[in-house]
Amino acid sequence: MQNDQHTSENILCAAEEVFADNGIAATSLRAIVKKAGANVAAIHYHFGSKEALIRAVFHRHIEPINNERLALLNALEADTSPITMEQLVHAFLAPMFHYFARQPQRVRGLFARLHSEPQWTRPILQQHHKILERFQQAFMHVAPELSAGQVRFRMTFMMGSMGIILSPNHPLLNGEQREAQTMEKMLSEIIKFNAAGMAAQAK
Amino acid sequence: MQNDQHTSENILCAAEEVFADNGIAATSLRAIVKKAGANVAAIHYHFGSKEALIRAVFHRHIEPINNERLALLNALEADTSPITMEQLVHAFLAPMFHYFARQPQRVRGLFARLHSEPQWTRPILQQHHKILERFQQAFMHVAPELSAGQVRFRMTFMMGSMGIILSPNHPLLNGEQREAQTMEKMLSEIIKFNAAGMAAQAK
DNA sequence: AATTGATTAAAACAAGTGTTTAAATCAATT
DNA sequence: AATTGATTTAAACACTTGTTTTAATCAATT
Repeated sequence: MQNDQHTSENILCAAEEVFADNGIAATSLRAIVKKAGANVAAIHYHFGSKEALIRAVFHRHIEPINNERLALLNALEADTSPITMEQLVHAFLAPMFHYFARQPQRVRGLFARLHSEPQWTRPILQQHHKILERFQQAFMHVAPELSAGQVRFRMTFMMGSMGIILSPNHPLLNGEQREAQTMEKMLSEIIKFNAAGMAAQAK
Repeated sequence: MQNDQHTSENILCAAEEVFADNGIAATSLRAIVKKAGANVAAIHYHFGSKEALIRAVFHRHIEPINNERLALLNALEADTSPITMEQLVHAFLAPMFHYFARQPQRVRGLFARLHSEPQWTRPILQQHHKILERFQQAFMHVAPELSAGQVRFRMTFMMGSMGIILSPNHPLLNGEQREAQTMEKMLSEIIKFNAAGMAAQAK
């Protein structure tokens, strides 16, 4: 018996990089194994299929992010003082940015694909669905004048705003604009924007 | 000589539908011509390549939308009364929704791909780039305390929030939630959200 | 009715796709 | 040293991809 994990780890990292660069749909297994220095069959040996590989690639990153999200939310709710909208948006968004800060760049680009290629990532998003409902409850508690539908909408807007800035090569923000800003600055900007949006009058 | 336009029109409509349903990257030319009742070679005869077809598909819709955007912006600036943030966000977002309202559903799904598959749409987005700078100036005029970079960021957030709700089958909003809301309701919600976000304190 | 030029059609092209098979290789245990 | 079971490899599988070619078809003009 042999527990190398060595090749499968290489494949996961290579897949992250190629997915981030070229997208999931446009990526062939051969492009992955070439970068990983492995054989095509290794993917099916270690993961079973392309789809299962995609699940594995995202899963190991989503798990810790959502755990930190829940930890922050729990901490907020444990405290006696009333929760502010900025705190809640922070609990939802900051874990992504903090996770990206301590991971290789490709992980950020990988996550840009999460919302931009639903074809492939739908089962992944659906799997981590409970956390959205958990935050929805929290948002409705902070902004009780909003209907459930309104909260849901605004959370979706928020995720859209987050998704679009992750993409390392999105045409809307060119390289200079993006890289001039530190991750921390970007985080504070997006929190300000979305906290204001979430708190907008229900009318 | 013959000016049928008939087949190329069929191809454009079929392409819209299949792009909306399955994404651009995942769509083969054969899937398009099958739905259009045409031959594979017809695409290359009428458009030249898959890439050129994609350009043509988007171009005929983007043009009128951006024209209406500019018309609204010009009207606002022509008026003597100071422009409000809601008015400006409305001028930017409403033309898309109004255009979708008078087009077949597939056009909405098609536009969801515009920001979610930059691989294919980058040249298109870059081509219609001037209008973004035009609106950036307007936003900076309405919110003079914001830096150019901040305005750019917030406009990007806004486009992200818009892009994510266009997708007809995005996992975040399930069918009931989406269809329960009329287009007009959705528009007013997203305008409120983004106007508040754009107007958030610069700190 | 014949000719012209635009349009369509079927077939083939070379290259790339995810997946499977069967043999080779490896490290560790007997 | 031989055996075992996990891992890797090269090759082939059947199928799809965008594009090109060549011949057929069409409507209109001569």
